[in-house]
Amino acid sequence: MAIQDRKERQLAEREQLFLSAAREQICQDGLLSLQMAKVARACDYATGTLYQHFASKEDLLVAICSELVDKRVEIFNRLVTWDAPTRERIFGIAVGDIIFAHHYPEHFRLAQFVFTEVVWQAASAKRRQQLLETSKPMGDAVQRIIEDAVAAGDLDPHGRPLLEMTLGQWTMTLGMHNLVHAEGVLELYNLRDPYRMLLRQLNALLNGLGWQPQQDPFDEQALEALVQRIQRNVFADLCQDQNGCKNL
Amino acid sequence: MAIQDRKERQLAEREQLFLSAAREQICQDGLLSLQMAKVARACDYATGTLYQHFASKEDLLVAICSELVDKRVEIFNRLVTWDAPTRERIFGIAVGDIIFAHHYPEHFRLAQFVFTEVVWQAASAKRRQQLLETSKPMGDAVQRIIEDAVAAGDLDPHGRPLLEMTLGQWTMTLGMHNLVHAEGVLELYNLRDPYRMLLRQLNALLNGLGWQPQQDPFDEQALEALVQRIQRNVFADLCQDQNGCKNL
DNA sequence: CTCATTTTCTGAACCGGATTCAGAATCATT
DNA sequence: AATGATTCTGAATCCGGTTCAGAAAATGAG
Repeated sequence: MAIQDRKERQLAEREQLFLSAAREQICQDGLLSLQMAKVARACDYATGTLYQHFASKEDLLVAICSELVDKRVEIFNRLVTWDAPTRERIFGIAVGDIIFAHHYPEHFRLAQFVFTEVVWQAASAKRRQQLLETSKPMGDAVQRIIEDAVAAGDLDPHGRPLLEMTLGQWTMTLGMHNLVHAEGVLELYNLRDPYRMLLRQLNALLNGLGWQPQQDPFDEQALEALVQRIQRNVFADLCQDQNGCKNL
Repeated sequence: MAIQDRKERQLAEREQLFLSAAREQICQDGLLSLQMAKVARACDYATGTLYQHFASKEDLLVAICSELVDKRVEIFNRLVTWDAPTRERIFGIAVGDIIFAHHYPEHFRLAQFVFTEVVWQAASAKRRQQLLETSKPMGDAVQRIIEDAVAAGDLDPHGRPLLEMTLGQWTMTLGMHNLVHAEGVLELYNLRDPYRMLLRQLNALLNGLGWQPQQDPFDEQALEALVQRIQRNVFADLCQDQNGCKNL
């Protein structure tokens, strides 16, 4: 029945409306001042209507996070299909995450929050399972890169799994993003170029993976060139506007 | 006047009482279910009394965090005065953090939370400054190790600053700790020995610092031996009890 | 020891924000 | 147009942090 379709469409639209209003509020005033009533009001609906879409505030946050994971998966997949030497593709994952962090700052901050015990604990077992499931595609993407590399013969199949690199990279990116957004920290540590520093560290991580034959880490110049190349070839659409990847 | 002294002592004692009750509640039921009234009740005081010590819940959390930073500084300092080759001492910082995470899990989780935007944003500018100041001694400790290393001629004075390693190590440890405490994550990624993995990654980081002459990373065996040695020589007092460093 | 004064403690009251739900409004169908 | 089903509404409820007027305890002078 067509009517049913329309209703579903409207429902989905409104859900998006709520989600983006919530995101906007988070960007604007921070996670702390996100209020259900405000979100509803911003969309010209009553509080109760919002609660028909999301059973709780936590639920809303988790929904935003799911979007986040989807976007991140999309970014991962670009690297998987990118035609380049394996090491560069792997490094690209890290660069992708940084670009992602630039483009969806509220998402990244939220991920930090949601995967932190605070929300994690609040979430029901079922919800947790859901969140974990969502990240499966990301693992698959990484798996595919591993297989390619082993097939190409330039990664030791018995070496330390690439997964370690990925997790390490992820935690470091989250952590760095955290530092960048904590007012005063960069100054205290006199960190002028946090993302560059992150890249250098990732370079060290990458190099420990067990390449065959063993390879030197990228030097500063190679690193710079690589980042440029990745931005141009893989994330061209994201990196054109002025608030894009400038500080990268 | 002696009476004044006694009063101050009692005040300090009660403050400790409140702090440890709060810590216990956090350990028990998580950060989310920490309630001011419960903390007060657990100590047989009324809510208002608790508020004479801490102006707000946030204030209480920050106080717990300050303790945390002190403890961490203490751990750092052990490494600074430990007599061992520079590389081992630096690696020791990482091991120290992991041991610290084992021994004060609630502290570490809290640090994650406090330095996260959520609390950070809520804290007043003055409070933020305070928190940052507290971490100064830690930076000093690291600085001293750098100087020792450069003086001993085994670290390139123009190389990448050790600080980078420290920050990277910190963010990774926080992140890993996070993963370890997020139910289901370890299983999903089939991570059997997360802290070992962390150490391997830190090893890679450490190796990128610019040693003179260039050195190979520790291999698995050397790593294991090193961890044992650090536990025995530097953290003997922390590592004896049964719930100590077992899973390290 | 008693009383006045100061200090400390108490918990009921207040307040903001998440959540609920009884009724109002809208929609679909006959 | 009437009726029943669905959706929307926002006032009411609940919960937990915070406050503050008064109760209780401590102090010190007489």
